[in-house]
Amino acid sequence: MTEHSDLTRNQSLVLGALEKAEGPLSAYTILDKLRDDGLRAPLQVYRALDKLLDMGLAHRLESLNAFVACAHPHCHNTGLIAFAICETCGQVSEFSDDVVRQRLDAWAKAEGFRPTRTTMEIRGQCRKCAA
Amino acid sequence: MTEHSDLTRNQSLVLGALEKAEGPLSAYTILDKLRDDGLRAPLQVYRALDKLLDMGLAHRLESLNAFVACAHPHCHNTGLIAFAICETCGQVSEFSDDVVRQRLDAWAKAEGFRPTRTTMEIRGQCRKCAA
DNA sequence: GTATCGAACGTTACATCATAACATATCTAT
DNA sequence: ATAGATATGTTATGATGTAACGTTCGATAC
Ligand SMILES: [Zn+2]
Ligand SMILES: [Zn+2]
Ligand SMILES: [Zn+2]
Ligand SMILES: [Zn+2]
Repeated sequence: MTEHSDLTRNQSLVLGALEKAEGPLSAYTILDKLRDDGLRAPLQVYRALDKLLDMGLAHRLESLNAFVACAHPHCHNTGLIAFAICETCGQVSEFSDDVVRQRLDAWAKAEGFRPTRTTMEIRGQCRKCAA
Repeated sequence: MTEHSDLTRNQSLVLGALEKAEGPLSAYTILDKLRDDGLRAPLQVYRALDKLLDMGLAHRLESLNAFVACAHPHCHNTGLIAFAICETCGQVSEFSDDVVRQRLDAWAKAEGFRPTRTTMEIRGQCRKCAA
């Protein structure tokens, strides 16, 4: 468990819930887990998530409408991040590949496209679940 | 405009709406465009979309909760597809890169991960809008 | 200290996206 | 004709996300 000293109470609660979880959580699932801590409305969760995403402490999985704590919260890997999502057990692996980043950068440059953020999600089965 | 001879009426209508559109459309926007053709309920659109996605004639943009007609409906590029989405004008470019596909395959093989489908979406500004 | 400003918070109501469940219709092959 | 599979139509509901409002809190300036 990481420190989060500079986080607000709600941000801390939300990040804590994500870190404690086995896999990705929807905003409403997070809310349910934090009712006992005083959270009552979706916006409280969404606002905290927005900040956590900005800070790189959490990520949004677009193909699941769900969120995970960053697996590498200390090394702020600013480059492109990829996620492998097991559809059986829900486990998420976060990784990055420099060659992939370079290829996408090259495509963007050739097209004159200015990327702001990129999402990359591989759905499938992890080693355990494929066995 | 492509032929779609083997499509059902609803599938044909939905694909037509996507092809006519400048950019990605949400399911409900498609529904609104097809009210005059007799469509009344979201499920009619979602069911048609499911088939079109299966056939590779349309794609879902996860980061937008929206859909586009395939830009290459004839060459069924079975490999990984990437999308560049302009956040200013909404234009979507569909492309693929063999090196990227190979790198992801290599990662998956090394991890023992069995991919079923991959989404890759670059958000940013197209050349025109960046000028 | 207290005035001021901006960020975070709390709450209600609402908007948007997607599916469950069930009844009909249509198409295809025997 | 009949049986099975696929597509359709309809209602209701679930799941996800935001607008708009006012309040509270914490830092800086005077
Ligand atoms: Zn991360
Ligand atoms: Zn698994
Ligand atoms: Zn395509
Ligand atoms: Zn543009």
